[in-house]
Amino acid sequence: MPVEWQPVRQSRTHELVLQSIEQRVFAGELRAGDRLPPERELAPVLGVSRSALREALRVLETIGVLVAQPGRGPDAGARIVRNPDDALGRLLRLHFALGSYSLHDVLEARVVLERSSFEAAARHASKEDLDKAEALVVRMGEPDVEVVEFNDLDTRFHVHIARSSGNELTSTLTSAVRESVRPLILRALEEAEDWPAAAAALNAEHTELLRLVRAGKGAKAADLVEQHIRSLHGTLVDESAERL
Amino acid sequence: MPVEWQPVRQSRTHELVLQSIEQRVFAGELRAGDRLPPERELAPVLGVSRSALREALRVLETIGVLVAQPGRGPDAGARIVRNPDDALGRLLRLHFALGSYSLHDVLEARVVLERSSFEAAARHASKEDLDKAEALVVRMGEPDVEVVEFNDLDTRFHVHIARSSGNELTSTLTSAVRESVRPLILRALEEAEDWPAAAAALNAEHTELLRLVRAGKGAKAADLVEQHIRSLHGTLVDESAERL
DNA sequence: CATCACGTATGGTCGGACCAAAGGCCGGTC
DNA sequence: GACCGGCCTTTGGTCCGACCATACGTGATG
Repeated sequence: MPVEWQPVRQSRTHELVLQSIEQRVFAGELRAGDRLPPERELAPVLGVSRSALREALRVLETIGVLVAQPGRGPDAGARIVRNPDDALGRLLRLHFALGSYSLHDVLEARVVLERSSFEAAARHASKEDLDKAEALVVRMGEPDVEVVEFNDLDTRFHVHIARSSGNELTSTLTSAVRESVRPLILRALEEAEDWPAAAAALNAEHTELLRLVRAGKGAKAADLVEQHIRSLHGTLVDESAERL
Repeated sequence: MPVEWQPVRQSRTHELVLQSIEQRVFAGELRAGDRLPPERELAPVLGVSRSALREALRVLETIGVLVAQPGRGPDAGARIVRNPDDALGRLLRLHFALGSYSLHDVLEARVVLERSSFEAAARHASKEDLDKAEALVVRMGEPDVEVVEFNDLDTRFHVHIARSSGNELTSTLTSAVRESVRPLILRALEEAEDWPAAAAALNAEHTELLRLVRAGKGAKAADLVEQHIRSLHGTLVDESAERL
């Protein structure tokens, strides 16, 4: 059986450093909140230069498991954290821009994720969460809301519902996927012929979605959010076609 | 309305460099396959040191939009690529290890994503894709397959079906999510009381899944894969509980 | 006891040097 | 003229040492 050969490509000390730190994470020796030794101490211990170590730390920082602050005191230094959202958002945004994913792919992913989010939210969301979502919807319904703010509020509404579903992973994915098409949606909204009417129509769906979630009607909410997303993305397809 | 204040935290030149390169990507000026100027040329153009530039490049490399090779010729230098899978896998693996996501979250995400994958695969998968998936199932059915290889084949089977669904995004997410729990599943399989029987039972489901996909019965396949995943994860929950 | 200036630890940046790999170039050889 | 081998150049990878910016500690000072 011809198992395909893999390029070995070892070396690159910063990757070895990375493996070393990752192992500590996988082994549970490094946990969220822990601090790493100062770069000037850790580098010689690992037997690498400070530059190589720093590149490894930068990698960890970009995937949202580490933050670094200069200065002194308990908040200074490199600390292990859990912040996957920014990292995932940036990743998907860039790859979407590079054409790794088509608009259709993003649409389907949003439908799948948000159906799940709304269904779970109908079961698990707390009253506080729903009240906060309500505030977003109310604000979106005010007539003086411009496109940019509407887009921002819409994003926050969908992400907030996902968060309140109780599933960190799907809500992170939902957020990242929604963020990846934010500029596209913004452009589409800006080109709407009758903006106030379009906003009102979109927000009527938000109101109904929230009502269904409050009533615990997860299945109905899932169906409606699917239709909600598909109709919005329907106006985007033409936009993206011109990129080809 | 009290819009929450965001920490401004500017500076950090490597982030500015990052923004500069990202802008070129978003503007479509940098596309997959393009080469960046050599570090020694680009750094002074951007007005930063080579170190700062390199840290920015390292970030791009870790999110899978850039690869760098030393040497000379058309393949050398820093090139824009589209390889989100490794990046996403590493990200989810680390965050899962750090406890950003519970096993329950991963389970639900897998169910949602793979339901969609199998449903789409029943509609779109080519015969070649299904034949390759079949080969994986056949190999998994042979009696001499050990746990490690089985786990590997199982991963590849699920990912392959996702790939053949025609949706790059959901297949990437499926792959990454499946990878994030690979060590856990491996441990669970290793502790199975009657390994040959367990393997046979799991693989019987694979066979049936593939049959349903071939027959175009997407809905049935989705239901079965949900049950397939839930039952397997059911054996994992006990495992992860001991981590608490 | 409060205040303020200085010291110090920490990450961030910079410049220069050298190493390793790999294609290209040039000369030699047949 | 074609082939082959060694040197050269380009390019990323690494290392070192220095300095900067920041923010907390600390101790002098009123």
